[in-house]
Amino acid sequence: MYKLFFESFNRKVPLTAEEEKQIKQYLTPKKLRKKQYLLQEGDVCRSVAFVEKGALRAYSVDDKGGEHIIQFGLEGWTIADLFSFLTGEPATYNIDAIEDSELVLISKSAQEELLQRFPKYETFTRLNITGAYLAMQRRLTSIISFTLEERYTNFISLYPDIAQRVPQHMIASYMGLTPETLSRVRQKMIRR
Amino acid sequence: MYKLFFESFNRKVPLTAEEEKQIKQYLTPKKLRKKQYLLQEGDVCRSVAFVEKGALRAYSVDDKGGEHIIQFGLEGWTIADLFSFLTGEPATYNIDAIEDSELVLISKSAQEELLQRFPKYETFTRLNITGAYLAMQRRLTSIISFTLEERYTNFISLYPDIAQRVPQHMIASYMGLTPETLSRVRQKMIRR
DNA sequence: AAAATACATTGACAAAGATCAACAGGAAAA
DNA sequence: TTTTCCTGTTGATCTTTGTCAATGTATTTT
Repeated sequence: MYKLFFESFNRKVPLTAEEEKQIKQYLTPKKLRKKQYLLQEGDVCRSVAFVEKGALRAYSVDDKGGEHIIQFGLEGWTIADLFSFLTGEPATYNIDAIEDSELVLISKSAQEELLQRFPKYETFTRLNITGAYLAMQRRLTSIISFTLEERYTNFISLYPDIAQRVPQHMIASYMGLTPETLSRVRQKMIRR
Repeated sequence: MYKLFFESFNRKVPLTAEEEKQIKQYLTPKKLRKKQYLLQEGDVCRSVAFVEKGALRAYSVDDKGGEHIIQFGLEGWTIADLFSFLTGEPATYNIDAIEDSELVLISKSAQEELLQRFPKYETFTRLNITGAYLAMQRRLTSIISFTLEERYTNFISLYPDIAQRVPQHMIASYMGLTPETLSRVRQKMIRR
């Protein structure tokens, strides 16, 4: 239990056995079946989820019912509506499972105590959010600077695992495209 | 000196006079004239800059010479090529001054010592990067979900100060558009 | 096994945005 | 002052992407 979570933690900030044992008490495991919601728009996001196994997506829904994926969460990543989690405002994103998944939940109160009690946890959190920031900046740069084909190639080589496990229309959504357009980009690339 | 920096710091994490005095020793002031570079693509980003006064932009340049603004930095914001700063790899962004500016620089070694010596500095850093992450996520959501007009309106109401002080073609670049397209969006909005 | 659903592809057409070129006003530089 | 450069606008046209509809296939559900 919590295997990947502590692997990831120790890689960033090494823990003693005792620390690990104490931190464990703040964690809650959760399993999610494919298509189940972890969070629905309008609800308050009460915990951050570390993905031990499986795949999730966070997305918003526009007036016309269109879904826009803001983030994927595969093994080793953290997923949440961070703004809602931090402020207590209603969530603007939905989060659901693309595959059967196993999560480690950290509630708001757990997060607060962990930050207070364990300086190493604050470092872990800081490094995580920094990594997430850099990943998102790369994505944004890609969007405003490159052609579709470059962006898609980029995505594939950066996240081959996502490309393989997730349906293409979701990748289109993540890229801000219609499924048809992505399909055509791929055809063009294959014909070479 | 460093007035805004410590205001911002104290708002997030209150400091004693003694702490403030000690932290000051790690900071370096720098003035930049309009159009001067703080960082050029290919160089290593050796410090993070807090903007005390003025306005800067971080941008990448594509093969055809097109500029793509990834971030503005006005008073109270921090600007850097964070990836380059953290890894020591050559920077992929340029940073220059849009107006005459005054900065507070924190070098890599200063950053490391501050993080080690002052838990409050780590908290400050964590809160800063979290804020930057949330701002970027809002921007990304806007890009993949909304129409141009919605995005522009959104931008204006979120950053009225940027909209006023920065030339429109830079805002177009920030939005991933040509100046002509942004001009047309504005005309359409004015005619109502 | 049959039916229903989800997924990817293709075509025809419409809409959005980019490109190229010209022009005008204002600020900065000479 | 005169000149140059920077900025924003507009028009005409081209390219890219979206929309709508149809189709085939795989996957899930019953």
